[in-house]
Amino acid sequence: MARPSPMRLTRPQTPSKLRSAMRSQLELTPIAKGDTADGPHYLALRDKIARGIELGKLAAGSKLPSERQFQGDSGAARGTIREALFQLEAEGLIYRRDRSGWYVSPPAVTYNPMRWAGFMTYVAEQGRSPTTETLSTELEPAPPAVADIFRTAPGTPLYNLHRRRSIDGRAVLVERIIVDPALAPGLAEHSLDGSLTQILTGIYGLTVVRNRVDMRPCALVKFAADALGVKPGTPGLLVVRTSIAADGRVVEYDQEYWRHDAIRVHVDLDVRG
Amino acid sequence: MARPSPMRLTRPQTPSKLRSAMRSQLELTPIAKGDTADGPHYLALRDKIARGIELGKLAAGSKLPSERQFQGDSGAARGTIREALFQLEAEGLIYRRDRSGWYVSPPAVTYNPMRWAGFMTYVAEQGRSPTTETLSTELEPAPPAVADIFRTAPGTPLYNLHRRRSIDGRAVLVERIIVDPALAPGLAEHSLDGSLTQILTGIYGLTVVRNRVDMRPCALVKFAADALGVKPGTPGLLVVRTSIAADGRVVEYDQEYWRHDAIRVHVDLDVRG
DNA sequence: CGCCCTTTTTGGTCTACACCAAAAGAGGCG
DNA sequence: CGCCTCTTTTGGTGTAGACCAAAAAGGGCG
Repeated sequence: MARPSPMRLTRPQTPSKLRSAMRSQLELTPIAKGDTADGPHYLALRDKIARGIELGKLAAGSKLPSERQFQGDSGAARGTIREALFQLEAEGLIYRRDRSGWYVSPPAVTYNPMRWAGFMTYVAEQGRSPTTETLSTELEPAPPAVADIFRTAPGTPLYNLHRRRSIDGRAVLVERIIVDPALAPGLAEHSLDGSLTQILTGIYGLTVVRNRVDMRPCALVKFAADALGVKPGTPGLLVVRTSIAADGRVVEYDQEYWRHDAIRVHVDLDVRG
Repeated sequence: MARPSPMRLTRPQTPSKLRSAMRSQLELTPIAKGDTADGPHYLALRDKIARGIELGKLAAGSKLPSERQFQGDSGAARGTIREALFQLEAEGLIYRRDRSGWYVSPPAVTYNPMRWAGFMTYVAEQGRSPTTETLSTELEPAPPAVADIFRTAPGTPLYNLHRRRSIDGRAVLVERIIVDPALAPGLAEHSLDGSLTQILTGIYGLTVVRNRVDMRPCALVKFAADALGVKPGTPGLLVVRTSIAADGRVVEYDQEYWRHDAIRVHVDLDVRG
């Protein structure tokens, strides 16, 4: 785990660039005391950038100066600059595109697991532009854990859809859906780059009467991180949905790995008992 | 942002220590391909430690070797070691106690926002030991945003409870609860180190008929991070609950900041329309 | 035993540098 | 104009070393 270190010069600085200064539409943090304590340097820098975003100097989607640019401006080491950027990334204020740069995050969409309206519907409702890519569609034998969920025999072939969904051109989630061909024969022949919900309801007449949703904050594992173009370990949200029909059969089993800054979950429900 | 750098020697290495090697009870990650690609060094180290935890060489709650110890063992620079540890932290496998060390995370508790059972109840149900500390109880005038939620006039005095809750002695969430004294007069006179739910139901006869829950992954802001003893920016989950009585009045408005590795949300619901 | 004080250990922060691979940009060419 | 190639820029990773403050451990003392 050691490596040689021959001589070499540092790269020159980026020339100054013109940057947009439009309005931002950032959401307010909930009722909480301000946090402007000036402890470590990286937090001070974080505050400075955050202020810039909140004050609208940097529009959603616009590019931040490069790390080396920040370095020249602030005099801090690159490690410190990056620490500040990671902080902002964890807060959902900014995100990065590998070897391209850091960008201001667009607002998150609200997701209501109670409504069985699909991604396409509720993203569009919020004035954003949803797209879906099907990465793969395979008929795979069910491993024991999956067979158990579908109440079928292990080894039964089930559809495995692998999809990536984007909002305004930015990949926000990668999902793996499992559907039983017994309920939706020939599913793979349809275009799955749209609403699966619509196909299952409209074409196969499958009505979902129960929805089971599991959520937990997680780090994006390698396969999800790669598909979303982020570094493995980036915080995310894992949403596992199981849709159940009137006869108790599982219509759809879905694992969604979301970018943590792209989603906000809202549940509104009656309490019984 | 510059600092002087006089001469000084490095500290000596930690002497080797005896470490426990009991069984661990880690949860399985959901159905996903393995991720054992050996790209960067820090990921290789991450895999090594993760394997140790999963194989049960390190029990939940036990202490990992110190960073400098890892350094000596692996020959990598401390920065690289830390990168691997951050990774595991983001995944919820380990956590740190400031200037004390890194520890293996205990399993997360499952939280069901549909049941209006309080923290004390469901944590106990899962065989864990819940505790609550009241950090402050104040009667504060409602700012406009809060007054709007309670459908009252801005400036109306409302109870502001600040509590910290722990599982098996480890602080997992800090919350801020707002209650209208009109519904629960003299609330502050009761011991709030237990179940608030029980007090509101048992003593004040308040029945909750609707629950509105908002969740979103977030970074822990300073006040929450301080209360939980973590670094600001650590990933967390913000859960905002609004409990509504039959007459439509808001019984309780609650903002909970959770450690991301301590919670797992489960919703099971009927779908209408 | 419990309390206080000192020393050691440990993570937290920071600097300075270096090399790499992917992305983006700049030209050249058909 | 589109396609290809070469160069520059940018983040990703890694090393080596240093200082700091909080936590933990140890020791002395009443």
